Amino acid sequence: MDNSQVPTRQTSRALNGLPRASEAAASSPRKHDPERTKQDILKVATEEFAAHGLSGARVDAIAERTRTTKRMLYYYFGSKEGLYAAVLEKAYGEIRAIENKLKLDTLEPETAIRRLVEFTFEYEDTHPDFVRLISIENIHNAEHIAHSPTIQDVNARVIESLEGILTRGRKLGRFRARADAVDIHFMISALCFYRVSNRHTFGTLFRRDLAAPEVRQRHKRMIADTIVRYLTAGA
Amino acid sequence: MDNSQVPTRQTSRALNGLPRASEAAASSPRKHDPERTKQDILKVATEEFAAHGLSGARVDAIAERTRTTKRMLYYYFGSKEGLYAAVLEKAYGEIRAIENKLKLDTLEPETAIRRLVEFTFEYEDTHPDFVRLISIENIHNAEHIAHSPTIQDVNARVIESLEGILTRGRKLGRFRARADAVDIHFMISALCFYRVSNRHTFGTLFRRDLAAPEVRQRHKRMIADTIVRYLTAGA
Amino acid sequence: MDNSQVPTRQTSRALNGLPRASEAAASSPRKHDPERTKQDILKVATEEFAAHGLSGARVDAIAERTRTTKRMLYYYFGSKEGLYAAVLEKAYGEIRAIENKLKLDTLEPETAIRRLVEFTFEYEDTHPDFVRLISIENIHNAEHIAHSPTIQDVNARVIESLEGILTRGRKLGRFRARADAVDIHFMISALCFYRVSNRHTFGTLFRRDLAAPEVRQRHKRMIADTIVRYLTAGA
Amino acid sequence: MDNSQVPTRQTSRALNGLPRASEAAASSPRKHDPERTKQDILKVATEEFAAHGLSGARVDAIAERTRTTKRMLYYYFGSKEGLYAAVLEKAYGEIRAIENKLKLDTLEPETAIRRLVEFTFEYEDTHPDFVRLISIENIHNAEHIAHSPTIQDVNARVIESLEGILTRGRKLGRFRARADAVDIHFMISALCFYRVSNRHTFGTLFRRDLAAPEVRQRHKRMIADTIVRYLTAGA
DNA sequence: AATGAATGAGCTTTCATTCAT
DNA sequence: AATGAATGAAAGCTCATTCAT
Repeated sequence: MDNSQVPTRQTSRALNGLPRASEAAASSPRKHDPERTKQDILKVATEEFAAHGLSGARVDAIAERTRTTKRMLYYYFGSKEGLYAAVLEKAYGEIRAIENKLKLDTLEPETAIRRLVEFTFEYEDTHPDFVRLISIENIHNAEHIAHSPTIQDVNARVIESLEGILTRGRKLGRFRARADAVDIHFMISALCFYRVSNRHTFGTLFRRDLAAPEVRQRHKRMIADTIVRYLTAGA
Repeated sequence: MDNSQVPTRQTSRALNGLPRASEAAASSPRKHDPERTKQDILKVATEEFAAHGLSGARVDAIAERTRTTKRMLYYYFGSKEGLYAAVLEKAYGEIRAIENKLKLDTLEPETAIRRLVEFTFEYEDTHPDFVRLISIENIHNAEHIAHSPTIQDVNARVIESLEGILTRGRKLGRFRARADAVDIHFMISALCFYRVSNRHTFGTLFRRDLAAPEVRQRHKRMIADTIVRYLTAGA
Repeated sequence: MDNSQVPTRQTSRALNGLPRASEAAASSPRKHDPERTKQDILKVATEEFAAHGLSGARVDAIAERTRTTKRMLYYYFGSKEGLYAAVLEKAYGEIRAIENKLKLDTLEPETAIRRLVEFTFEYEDTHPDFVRLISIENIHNAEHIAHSPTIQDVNARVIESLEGILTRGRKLGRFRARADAVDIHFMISALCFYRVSNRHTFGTLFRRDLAAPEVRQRHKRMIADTIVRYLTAGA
Repeated sequence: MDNSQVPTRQTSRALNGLPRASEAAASSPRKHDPERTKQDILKVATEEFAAHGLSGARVDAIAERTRTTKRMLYYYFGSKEGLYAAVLEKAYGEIRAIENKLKLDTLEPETAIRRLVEFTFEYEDTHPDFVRLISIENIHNAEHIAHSPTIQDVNARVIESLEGILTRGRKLGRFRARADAVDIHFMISALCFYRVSNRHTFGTLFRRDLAAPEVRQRHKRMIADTIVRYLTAGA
């Protein structure tokens, strides 16, 4: 998705596994490594689709930035839409993979909420391409994720997790009785997502750079406060 | 989107031409009514751009649904991007026109906030094309609104208005000291906008229809509560 | 269709109408002459489709041999199939145009039959592309002519004409009572068509060149004799 | 098309390989049965080439309907054209195999002619794919059968046979002196072949279904009558 | 001021085939 | 002998735009 700090799979493998300088090295699984090629295509495609949208992205442009050819892209993904769907699937898979490691059930309810907000905030703020892809998918009426069962159940987890926190908070008398997990998730998402998705129009219209460090810090706290206050207010 | 009175860039030119009453006023089923034709094009273009995005919309498709030809579209708007920019300008103009009539300064601070939230909520909920256009413009890094001074100052108003409310609230000891107008506007916008912009992915992933009447009502109150509680909490 | 002796429309016009050597000559309907361009495309397309079949013909190849571009081909004919259908329509139109001038009703029945056989024989023998196009269309189950009403009624004429001859022959006691016009047309067609359509396999398998002058003469007479004898035998 | 006993070019190779009884004869649901696989491919290929022509047929489509993969098709037949040539060879082989069993030399001349006409008529009427393949091969200028010696001598037989009948007829004073065997074969072929090859255009243009039982019967007799009358007329 | 006709450039996809074991 | 994976080349078509009056 966003390539800032995480070394991509192929880079690490190339660096670690094959110290021999010669590219034409003999018996190594280099030339035909479907998985590697697919990941390469997906990475480039993610950037192109995020940058220009589904219709705006060019298959030629994606292929050119790849180590393979346009033909391979069709070989592996069938069509431009198939590739786009694969990109979405991968993007959702990545956020889930991290989300699952949060161990929110071990924390105190309020802390857990703050932790979840902070994670969401950080992830979306540092993965603008993920946010853009979701905006794009909404322009296309979520037709592609609708056909991907993988994506569907990936997201069930976060609701279960949040439900656990709210229940504990309620039992401890810390949270208001009627807060609904999906609604709370909606608010957290909305506040974190919009910061990134609407960064450009917001920045232009109100001359405020939402990516600026001080705004970032203030907003992260503000959002967490907002959610927590909403949850605790009636309690 | 409703095209009532907002002057577009081209309008001024058309206005200058109007004095020649003869051709313009007389015959009822006027064959050449530039303003009418332009509004017709804009209406169709709004729908097409909102539906398919900037790259996804087809000039041919827009022209076909119009009373004129593709050629006229270029005659009046210069290019596909020019037309898209005009569509954005008109869309922003419309929301401002209504926003300006809210008279929030006559209301009690808390009521004014609730009123503003409700207006934003209602407008975005009932104008999904407006929301989609802004999402699309963000995908294109807000490059088009950046070049439209009209759009820029349109939005300054809402901040001034909000600033007034917050100041009054602060003076009356109702609102916390440090609440910033742009930040508050950001939160209101985020919560109302995301409901519409991300309706499809949200609906698909969490099987909850954000457009359903009962969800609408709950969310409208929840968002207003959230904002008010955040503002009043520290006071 | 077959370009041996008939000067094509554009050639003659160019030779006669525009003696001025300069191609950039001022005010003449040269550069944008849709009809001329269309005929140019049709001529080339006829040759390419006849040579390689519907699937075998290449749009690029057709365009290259044309004074215009591939784009224009789509502009005028919509699709490769549309162009192919137009080619068929033109081909059928040409044979009909000549057939209508035969004035068979003025001749004695037997002479009329011989005249019709000879015309069919000569036309198909000198227009192998017409024959090939019809073979090709049969491979495609006549799907394209089925959708062209023009082609349909073009061919009704020959049957009417033949019916007239047969009726007269019957009344004069020259032809057998029960000969059916469509059946007779079928036999004439079959014998003349197959000579051209199956020329290559026949030539290869039996080492006989059906296009050779002496075979041509013998076959022309043989076919006429065959038909006439069949018609007169029972009389 | 029925693949009973005709040896194809590849068969000889397969025959040489067979002596190794072990692998070949034993296990019933044999995984590797080259001959069976080849016949399977040929059957499917015959249908696809007959249906869509040489250029129109798709290697992928053929492979998909086969028990093997596309790769095997290349393994056994070298190329699309190689497969097409093998299909033609098989098709011609089949009609010859039957033709050779007719024993026309035992019949009275006129009866022999009628028998030959009827056989040709029946075979082509019931094997439209054979007829289509020959039409297709003619579109390709018979380039493929030209390179197949097998096909060449296959067809010599029918001429010899016909020559025998004509000679006997002549000697008995039943047939005209100068009738040429190849010419007579041409007429029989033309009338029987065209009924099938041009069935679609003919049916569309003259609204007559040449495959209808009553037309079939009438035409079979008409063609036999026509040929016989032509042969006996001058005698 | 208004427009019908024409178009260059580039799009996504598919084709038969070969690589590499 | 047999095969799964990979592919270069080109195909048909569509895009936003401009020409020419």
